[in-house]
Amino acid sequence: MLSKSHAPAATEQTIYAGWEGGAAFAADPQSNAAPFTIMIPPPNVTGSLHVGHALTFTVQDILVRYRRMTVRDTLWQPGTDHAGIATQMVVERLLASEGTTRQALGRDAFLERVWQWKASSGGTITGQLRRIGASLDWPRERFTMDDGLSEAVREVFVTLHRQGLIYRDRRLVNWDPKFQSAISDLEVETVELRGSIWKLRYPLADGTGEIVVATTRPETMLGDTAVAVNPEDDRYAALVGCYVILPLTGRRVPIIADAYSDPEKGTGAVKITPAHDFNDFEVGRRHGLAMPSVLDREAKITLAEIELHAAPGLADPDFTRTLEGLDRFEARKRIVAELERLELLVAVEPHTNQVPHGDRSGVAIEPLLTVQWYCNAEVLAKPAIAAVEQGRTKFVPQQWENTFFAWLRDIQPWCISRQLWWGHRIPAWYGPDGAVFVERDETAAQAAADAHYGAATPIERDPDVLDTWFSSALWPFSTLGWPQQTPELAKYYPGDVLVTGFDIIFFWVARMMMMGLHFMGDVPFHTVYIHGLVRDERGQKMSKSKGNVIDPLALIDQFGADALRFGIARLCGPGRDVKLGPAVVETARGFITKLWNAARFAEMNGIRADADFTPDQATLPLTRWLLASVSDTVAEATAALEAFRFDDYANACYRFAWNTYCDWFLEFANPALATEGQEAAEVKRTAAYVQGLMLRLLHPCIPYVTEELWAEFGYGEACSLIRAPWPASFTVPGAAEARAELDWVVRLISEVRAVRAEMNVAPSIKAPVLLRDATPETLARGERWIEAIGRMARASEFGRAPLEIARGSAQIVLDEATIVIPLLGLIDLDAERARLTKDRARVEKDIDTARRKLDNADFVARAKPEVVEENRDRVTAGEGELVRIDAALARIA
RNA sequence: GGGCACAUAGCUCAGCGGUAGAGCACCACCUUGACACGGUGGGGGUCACAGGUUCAAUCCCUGUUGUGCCCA
Repeated sequence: MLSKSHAPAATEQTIYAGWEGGAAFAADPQSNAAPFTIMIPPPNVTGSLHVGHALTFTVQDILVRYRRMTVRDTLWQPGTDHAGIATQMVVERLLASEGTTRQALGRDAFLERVWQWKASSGGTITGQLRRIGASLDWPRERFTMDDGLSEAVREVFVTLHRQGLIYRDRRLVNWDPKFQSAISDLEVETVELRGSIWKLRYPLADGTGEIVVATTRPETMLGDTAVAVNPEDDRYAALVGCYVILPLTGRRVPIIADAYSDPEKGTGAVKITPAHDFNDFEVGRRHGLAMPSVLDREAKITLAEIELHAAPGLADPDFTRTLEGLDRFEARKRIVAELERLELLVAVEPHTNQVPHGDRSGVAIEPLLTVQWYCNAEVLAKPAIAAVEQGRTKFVPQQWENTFFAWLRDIQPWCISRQLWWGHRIPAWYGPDGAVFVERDETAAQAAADAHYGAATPIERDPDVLDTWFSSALWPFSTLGWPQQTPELAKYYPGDVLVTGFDIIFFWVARMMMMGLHFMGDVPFHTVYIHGLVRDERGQKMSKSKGNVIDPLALIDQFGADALRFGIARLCGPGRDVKLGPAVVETARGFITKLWNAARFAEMNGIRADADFTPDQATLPLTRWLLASVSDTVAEATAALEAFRFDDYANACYRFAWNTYCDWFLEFANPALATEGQEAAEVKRTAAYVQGLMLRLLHPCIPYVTEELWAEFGYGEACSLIRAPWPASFTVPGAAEARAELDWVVRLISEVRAVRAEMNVAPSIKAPVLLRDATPETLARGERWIEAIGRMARASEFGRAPLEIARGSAQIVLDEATIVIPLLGLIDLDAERARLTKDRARVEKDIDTARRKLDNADFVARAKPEVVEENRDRVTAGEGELVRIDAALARIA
């Protein structure tokens, strides 16, 4: 027997263990079934489950469970990402708490320590994924630093290098002074900061005057190599080609004309520091300027690359030397003070700066001139763009392809080296003269070096590692065994759907497309489903600092995993953010409870699975109506899933289960359930059949409770629903007649209830429900449902109304008939008159609207015939109703 | 500055050419034999604004305003 209340906490983990233990999630490369593949976006190994994960994995699990039920050979590939910076940070923090550093430990010992950490605390998220019910094929779990995946990384690096698509270059990178590593453009966030703009005098070299430049970063003036003015700017035209003396270094630099200088901004003259600003770098390239760096890897001042000269009226070289090794912000303060003292500071104005910050370190990023490894993304991007243009990969919703195109069409060289220890070490070795040998392993590199030098020569490996996204880009095929040609690779590549948020279209989707096309010759997936972000109930982005973060595990503890999943699914419409709070999950739990209670009711009435029942056996209007309705729901739910409309899917199931099955069917069936006999048997068998369909339909979304009920009712073995076949819609004999009949009964009962409620008639009082002007068919119909009308419409009797109706009756027009409810003394005649008058007005308005259309010749001539017909019907029906209402009014006049 | 969304009931959102819907919240009534995590009924909307297309516009087009996000 089902317990009085549903207790998810008690059963969910057992059921999950049953599935996992029974290999229910396993893909089978040997099977003949068509594959369905979803690659998990690998969560960071440092991560723990947050609501964003709950959304994305609920969606993926719904798709995977649905496809599994459609008898596809389903692979949901699990795994985690080594997350270079994040993981290194975690372990470094650990070391700091022990009073040591990675430098003190040394590279090998540090890496050993990271692996230890991974073994003990890494991947807690994989356990949490089990709690939300994610049906991943766990034995296939991969980690981006696994041997096989590392081999794939080396293979790709070496191949792209040989193809000239990976190369070294010296150019500006986004340098994170905290991590002391290059980071990607995408890992840089622009933060608006209130700062200042300083206007500084730069004296002309010939002593004839000065030019005032505006800058937000005075400390970089040590590395200035020009002053730029706009070529169109008349104010400065005469000065172009002249030289200025830099106030801090005494160096002579030219005034150049370059359109980059905006006459509207600042003074219209801008200092150019090519080694410390991306725009200045371009200006420097155009004009062949020197590019000295004046900040080191910790963003401290270095004077190593510049010369200092004394000049009258300018800073003493001894002052400038005191700046050596100072932090950039401290140096700024001192420089501004010195310039003020020298009266070279014209003005300081408040200014809002756009300052780039590292998204993980949170510190201001410094553009820095370094040698890094780059990948020629432009070449790789072209086939990726073409694949989406040709529809070989589709975005859902489609508008996201704009985001994809926008980035790929304007793609910059991808800096793939990182100055970290944790990650895939770059397979490049250097000879004593700096010659590079890129090989799959050290032996090959040594051999290449020896051949190059003609003698055994010591080589040293590049200390850097690759950007984590480099290995993630290979995920769709490296997880399947590539570069080995495995059966998995042959069967599950390309994948079907990639599910992710829009925020990583650039980071990851685009890169998987590039690498997949380049190395596999095909797109990595046919569909990219982009879901929204999870926000709090008020639509605020969740963040630790705001304190509005919701813990999905706490919601699962409180309401159950099914409730969380169902709540998410109902809100998961296309292109919409999911505003999630406890109330949403609580409501979802209400639905699961309803389902549970309905099942309990069924169980009490001896309903059990009956494998022999088929819909064509139904003979009663009630069972035929229910079956036709559930068949519609099957079609609706299936179409919604095919279209990634998780909201429509969940709501279609919800409406059927609650509003049709519970509210009406179980109410109608109530007496039959308690009795024996042929009709009762059919009702019970139908209930069992329909309940089984509901469980199958709902299983992808609420897997636990459906699986529990599935076994409880004997639809199958424990934990077998997950592999039960997905239902198809079907035809029901006599469905149209059954629908017409039940529809009428529902309307009759609803109308009687409404008028009784409006007249404040207590439910305890029963009153006759009589029909006037009803056809014999309608009367017969009512006779068939006399029990339900009595019980649900609180009718003491049902039948034909006498010609002279009792004074004090309520009257309701229903189709051709008028329902008469004698309620003498219980209703207020004035109120009843008012109610009928209001009704009359509504009907009159309806007729008027339709008639006005029909009076318009253009409408009749040009509108679709069925619309014209519909309006004619509306007038006819309305006029009939009006006559009946008027008659009703006359009777109580 | 460029781009992409969005603006519908108190809230969250569906609908998207043919008389406005759901869930929650609200109000009234009901502890009736699974379910008060329930039942029944009800109130509530010039579908942001202004033009245009059309026989017909919440829906299509243009513009305006407001909001969010992405890129510079």
